[in-house]
Amino acid sequence: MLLSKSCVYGLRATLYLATKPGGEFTPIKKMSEKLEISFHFLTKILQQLTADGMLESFKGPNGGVRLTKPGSKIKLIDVVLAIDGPKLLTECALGLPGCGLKNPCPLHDKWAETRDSIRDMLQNTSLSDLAEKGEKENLRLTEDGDFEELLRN
Amino acid sequence: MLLSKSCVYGLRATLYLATKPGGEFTPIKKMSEKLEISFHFLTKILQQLTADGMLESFKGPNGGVRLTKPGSKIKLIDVVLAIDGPKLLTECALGLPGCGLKNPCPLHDKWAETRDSIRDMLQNTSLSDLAEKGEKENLRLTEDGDFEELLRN
DNA sequence: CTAATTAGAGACTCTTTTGTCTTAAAATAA
DNA sequence: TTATTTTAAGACAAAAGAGTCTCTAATTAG
Ligand code: FES
Ligand code: FES
Repeated sequence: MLLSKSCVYGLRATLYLATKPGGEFTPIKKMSEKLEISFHFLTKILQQLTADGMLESFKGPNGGVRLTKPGSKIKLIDVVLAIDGPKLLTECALGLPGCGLKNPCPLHDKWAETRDSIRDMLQNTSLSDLAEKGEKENLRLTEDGDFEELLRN
Repeated sequence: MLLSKSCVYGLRATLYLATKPGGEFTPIKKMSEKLEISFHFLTKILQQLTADGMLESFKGPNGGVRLTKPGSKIKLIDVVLAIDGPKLLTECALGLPGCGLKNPCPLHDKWAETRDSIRDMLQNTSLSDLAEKGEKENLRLTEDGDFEELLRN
């Protein structure tokens, strides 16, 4: 799999937060229900993003989490790096240590090219891009749901 | 990680076999030493490829495994599909079931594009392509080795 | 102040992946 | 035939990933 489950959950969660006005905190409990992700597991993942500075949290009634920057400023790559780390974009496709031009494997050139296209996609796509597209086309962020349902309430 | 460890080992092993003349069997023990992969683990992986029909095996002295087709006819995608299955090329980037045009997620279009470039790379590269490149440029298939060393003996 | 609500932290379990080991079966060589 | 070499098969263990649960700390509402 390209991205870990944690990373995918993190993406869906931050994408959901990107649909919210900046000021308000969204409780993780609500997010976990909307996104159909285990509450405790999602909590752990969002804690990483909070520690990373991408989210800020607030305890108590009316508490929750929110993005620290507008969704247009957060690229998918930021979430991926915060959760899965840089391995996807730095490791040798054949698993050899020290991928790079000094000591390449036979697949290096082709993999470097492919990897660049993955990186470009993640770098050129912001949370807002996806949120807007999702809203405009009423796309899903869960197995059966749609965007309208996600935004309701 | 893009490919599982098993898959990467399978690629390195078949790539090594592609450097051999077609007729002869190479013992897995020797491959495991050349490639610095655990013998028993490599055996299990190559058994999958044998079951899949990509390799044939022969027991006893002078036994081993060999490719059933010339390396120029085996594409990387064949090895990947045999070991990791089609998930990489069919699954939703956000982990939702049933990736496809009928019910896409907001990332679908961009991911489909990126996925195509991964698939194209795997489909357009044969074991021989890599073996020839490796030999010409004396590249490595292990942490510290080089191709010349691989071919010796 | 007290009760309720929320995130934080960490122990714990379950599953999958990765890796090891032992025994059996096939083939050869002497 | 007997010993040796090799793959086949499968049990087993270790590590990593995924998911659950409990308790604590902060904050607010009443
Ligand atoms: S060294 Fe293998 S992909 Fe770079
Ligand atoms: S539905 Fe998500 S990538 Fe296709």
